[in-house]
Amino acid sequence: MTVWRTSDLMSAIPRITIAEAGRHAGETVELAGWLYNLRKSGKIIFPQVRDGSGIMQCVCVKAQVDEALFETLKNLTQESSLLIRGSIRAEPRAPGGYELDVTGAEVVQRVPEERPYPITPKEHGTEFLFDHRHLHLRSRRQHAILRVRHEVIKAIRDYFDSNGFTLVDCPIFTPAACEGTTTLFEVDYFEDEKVFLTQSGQLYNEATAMAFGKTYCFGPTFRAEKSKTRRHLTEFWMVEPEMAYATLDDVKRVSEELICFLVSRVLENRQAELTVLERDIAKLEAVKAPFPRISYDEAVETLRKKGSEIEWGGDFGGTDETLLSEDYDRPVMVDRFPSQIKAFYFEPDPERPELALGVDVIASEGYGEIVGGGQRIYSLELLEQRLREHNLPAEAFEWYLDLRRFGGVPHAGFGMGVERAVAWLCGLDHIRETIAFPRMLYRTRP
RNA sequence: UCCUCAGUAGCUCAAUGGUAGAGCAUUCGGCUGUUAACCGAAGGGUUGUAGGUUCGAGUCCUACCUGAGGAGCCA
Repeated sequence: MTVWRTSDLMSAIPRITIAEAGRHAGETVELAGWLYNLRKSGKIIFPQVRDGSGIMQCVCVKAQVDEALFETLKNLTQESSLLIRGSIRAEPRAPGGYELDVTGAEVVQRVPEERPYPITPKEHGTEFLFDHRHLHLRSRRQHAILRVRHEVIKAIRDYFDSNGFTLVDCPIFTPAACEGTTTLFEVDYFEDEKVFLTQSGQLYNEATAMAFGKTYCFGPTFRAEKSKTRRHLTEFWMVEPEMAYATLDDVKRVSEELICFLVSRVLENRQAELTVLERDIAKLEAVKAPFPRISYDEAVETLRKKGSEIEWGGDFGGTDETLLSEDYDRPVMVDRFPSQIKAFYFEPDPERPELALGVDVIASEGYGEIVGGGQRIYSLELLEQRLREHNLPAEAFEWYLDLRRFGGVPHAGFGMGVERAVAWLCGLDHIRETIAFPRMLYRTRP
C-alpha cells in the first residue's frame, strides 16, 4: 500500500470533475474519486467511479494496459479511493453518455476485503441505512436528494436577497417559549439558568423587521414533540421572512411567489437529480400562480363532505391535509383559522374577531403544510390581553411588547419548513431523507 | 403517550411444532461490452433478551428490549 503525501496526489495530467467530462471528450484527464461499482468480464473490466459530481463508467481492457494496472483495478474493492487517468470518449452504451478508457490509476486507500463496504448494491432496510447514514450519503439517490436540498436553499436565499429582504439570523438559545404551543428542548445554561432550543425565530424577526423593513432568518429549529410520522423531525430547518407594513395578503403573495420560484429553479437546475429520484416532472410543472385560496370555513365544509370528522374549531390532521390537497394540482392556501387553534400573536380578522388572519399553504400530492404564517397583532393592549389569556409570563415578553410601544405597525410574515418542501419537490415518502443527518424521536446517531 | 406490525448469516428475506435455507456481499475459479452483469464452488448462525409450555420451539405463551408504520401534536 502506498503512503501518500499531498505532492504524490499531483500529476501532470489535468484533473477534472465528472460533471465537466463532456467538455473534455478526446482528452486525457484524471479523475479523483471512489470506486462505486465494478463489473468484470474476464479480460475487460468496467470500474464505475464517482467523485461527488457524478459517476463515470471506465473501461479497461487487459491486452491494452500494463498487467499490474489491470490486476489492481480488477481486484479493487467497493468504495476504495483512487485517482484514475484516461481519455474521455462519448459512448452511448455508458450511463452518463461518456466513458473513460483507462491508461493509469493510483489507489489512495483500498477498502480491505476482511471488512468490506457495508452498503452493497442490493436493497437494505431503513434502520441499517440510517445507522450507516455517514456512508449512505454516497449513494446515488441520497446524493440527488441533498443536491436538490442545496438548490432549494440557494433559491430561497436568492429569492429573498433579490426582493429587498435582509438576512438577520435569530438566536437558537431562547429564554422562553416563542409561541407557547409546542414542547421545547430544555438546556442547562451555566449556573441554574434554563434556556430552550428555539422553535421559531419569529418573535425576534418582528424586532428585526422594525429595524430593517423586510428581513428573514434561516436556521435550524427544534421541537420536542414526540411525533413519530413521515413528516416530522426534531431538528429541522426553517426560513422565516417578516415584513413591516404588511398584511395577510402580502404573506400570500410572497409565499406563492417563493414556492413558484423554488419549483422553477429545481426544474431548471436539478433535472438530472429529479430523474434519479423518478420524480413526476409534470406534477411540478403544474405548480404555477395563482394558487387556489380557500377559507378555513370552506375547508371544513369540503372536508366534512369528504367524510372527515373534523368539527369547526378543530385543527387539520394529516389526513385532512391530504384530502384538501387532492382537489388541486398545485398548493392550496387556507386562511382565517379560529384564533383558539393559533398562536397568541395572530391579528384578529376585523370583520370576524374570532378568526385569526393566518394562512397555511398545503402542498399538493398530500405533502401537508409547508408554509404557515399571517399578520401579527400590533396593538399593545390586545397583545397584553392575549398574553394573559395564554398564561404567558409578561416579563419575558417585555421586549416584544416594546415593539408595539415604539412605533408599532401592521406587519406579517411566515415560516417555511425546508425539509417538507424538499420532500415534496423530490416526491419522497419520508422527510428523513431530506437532511444529511436526521434527528428524530428515536434517532440521534450518527 | 397510544394502536398495529416486525426482529433468523455482514445485508435483504424464506423455513406445517420435527435436520437452519436462498439471493447479495466476501474468498477461489470462468468469461472482451458489462448496466443492481452473469456462471460454478467455498466459508459464514447463541434465530433480539429472559422465562415458560412441549418428547421436541425460529415457530406457541408471558415480560422486556429494539425498530417500522400510523394516531395525537406540529412545520
